[in-house]
This record gives sequence, C-alpha cells and structure tokens, in this order.
Amino acid sequence: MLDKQKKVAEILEVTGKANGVCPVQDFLAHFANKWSMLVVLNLGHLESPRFNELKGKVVGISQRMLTVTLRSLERDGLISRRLYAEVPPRVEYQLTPLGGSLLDVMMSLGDWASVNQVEIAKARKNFERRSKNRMEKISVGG
Amino acid sequence: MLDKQKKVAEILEVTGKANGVCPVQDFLAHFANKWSMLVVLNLGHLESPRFNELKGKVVGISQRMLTVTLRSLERDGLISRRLYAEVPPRVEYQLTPLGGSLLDVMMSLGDWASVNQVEIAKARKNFERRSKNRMEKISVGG
DNA sequence: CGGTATCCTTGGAGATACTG
DNA sequence: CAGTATCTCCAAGGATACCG
Repeated sequence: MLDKQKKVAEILEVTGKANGVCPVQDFLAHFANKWSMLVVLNLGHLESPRFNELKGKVVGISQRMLTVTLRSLERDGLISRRLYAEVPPRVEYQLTPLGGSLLDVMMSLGDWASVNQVEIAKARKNFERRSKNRMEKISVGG
Repeated sequence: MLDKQKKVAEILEVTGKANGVCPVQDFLAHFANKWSMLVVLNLGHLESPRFNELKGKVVGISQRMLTVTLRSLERDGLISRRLYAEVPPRVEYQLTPLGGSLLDVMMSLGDWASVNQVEIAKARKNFERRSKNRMEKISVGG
C-alpha cells in the first residue's frame, strides 16, 4: 500500500524537474490517438499483414489515417515495414520486440477496461441522474 | 506466446460486432486526454488534496482544465469529491477503489514508458536520419 | 497496391474575466 | 476558495482526388 504511494511518487518526481515529463503523460502524448493502439493490437493478432489487409481489420480507419499511424509507429520503433519490390508492390507490417512488449501493457489495460466498463457505465448513469435532479429544480417553471 | 495472440483476438473480437468497441479504444476515448491520468497519479500520491493543492502539483494545468478533468473523473466513478460547508469552502478529492485499480494499470504503463523511452528516442533519431537522407537527395540543387 | 496531396471540420484545450 | 462563462486557437482526423 505504501509501496504503491512511493512508486507513484517516483513516477511523478520526474514531472516537476526541469523539462521533466511524466512517463505516463509522455506515453499518452505519443500513442493515445484514435488509431495507434488498435493497430498495435491488430498486429499482435495478425501475422505480417499487408496494408489493405490491415485496413480491412481496423474497422473505420481511412487510408490516410492508416498510413499516418503506421509511419508514426514505425518511427517509434514499435513496428517494422517490409517493402517487396514487386509489381504491384507488397508491403508487410509486423510488431518489433518493443512493440510486442507494449502489446502486453495494452492487454492489461484492456483487461481493466473490460472488467470495469460496467461499473463505469453505472457511475456515469448515477452522475447524470444527480445532475438532472439539480436541473429539474431550476427549470420547474419551464 | 499463442495464448497472447488468442487473448488479443478476444479483445479485438468485440470491435467488429454491432456497436462493439475495443475496450482499449474505449478506454483511450475517455481517459487519454492531456490531464486525466496526471490527476489520477497525483491523487494516488497525495491524500485527499484540496482543489488548489492539486492545482499546485499538476504542473501547468489551468483552473478550468482541472475542474473539467475532475468532473469527468468523478462522473466515471474514479474519484470522489467531498464538499465541506465552510466559509471559505473546502473541497477534497480522492481516488475511489475503482480509481485505485486504474492507478495500478497506469503504473505498469509508466514502467513500460520509463524502461523504453530511451529505445524509442533512439528509434526516432534513426528514422529522422533515414528520411533526411532521402531529403538531401532531392534538394541537392536548392 | 500502397500510398501522397489538399482541403475542411471539429472539439480539446488555453486565456481571461467574473462569482457564490 | 473553488469554481463558471466566454472567446479563441490549433492540430487531429475525415473526405476526396491523384500518383509511382
């Protein structure tokens, strides 16, 4: 319990210092966009998929966003890109070991989200109800 | 190893179905903003801090964004808010058990980020170098 | 097939001023 | 002290058309 607090303190310690950025914050700034983690998950599932194969799996992504996302992940060393000099060209993507390690973290995050999504939804409903009551008191005359 | 693939498959399975959203995706959509996780971390570190105390710790946050962030976390049941009817008013925030469980996940994410930030930075430098070479070939005549 | 290039929209977030 | 209320800006992301 107190170990936990201490560990949090360590993580936050960096944050205050000159130019120090919280690792969690830093992570989110880079990877917490609409598609990156979905692509990582799909690459953990498929084996060396091609561009359009991936596009088919990542439901709703546009060609542009898939390109942007893949470049960004490649840039950070999470995925590798292999271009085969054929006509028409073939490009395959796969997770690097680094990307694979991130996949583990994402899975425990996925676990947490799966387990607790009901409780969160419940909390949200409760919160709505409470604020609605306040509204009703105000708008009785409407 | 194959267990891992299978688990990823489960997480992604929801995604394809009608109105199904990937838990990871869902998580990010709600919590992956600029301040939420920083606030959660700070609440894991401090004990029942007051509004301005928190504002002092979360470096760079504005009054507005702290309010917005706290409301959102409260709405999702991750933190609780206690208002003491004093003059001037005193408000204290703390993590709920749900929020505490999220803190654990964030800490393993923080671990990953801390351990791998060097490798990521290196990968990024490498990537820049490679694209710069391409640029130089193009702009020789400039 | 696997991308770029371009234009456009939207909402997250900052700055500032005011309040119970 | 602990917030609201506005206004504003910018960059993430979508739509569409073209390219090696």
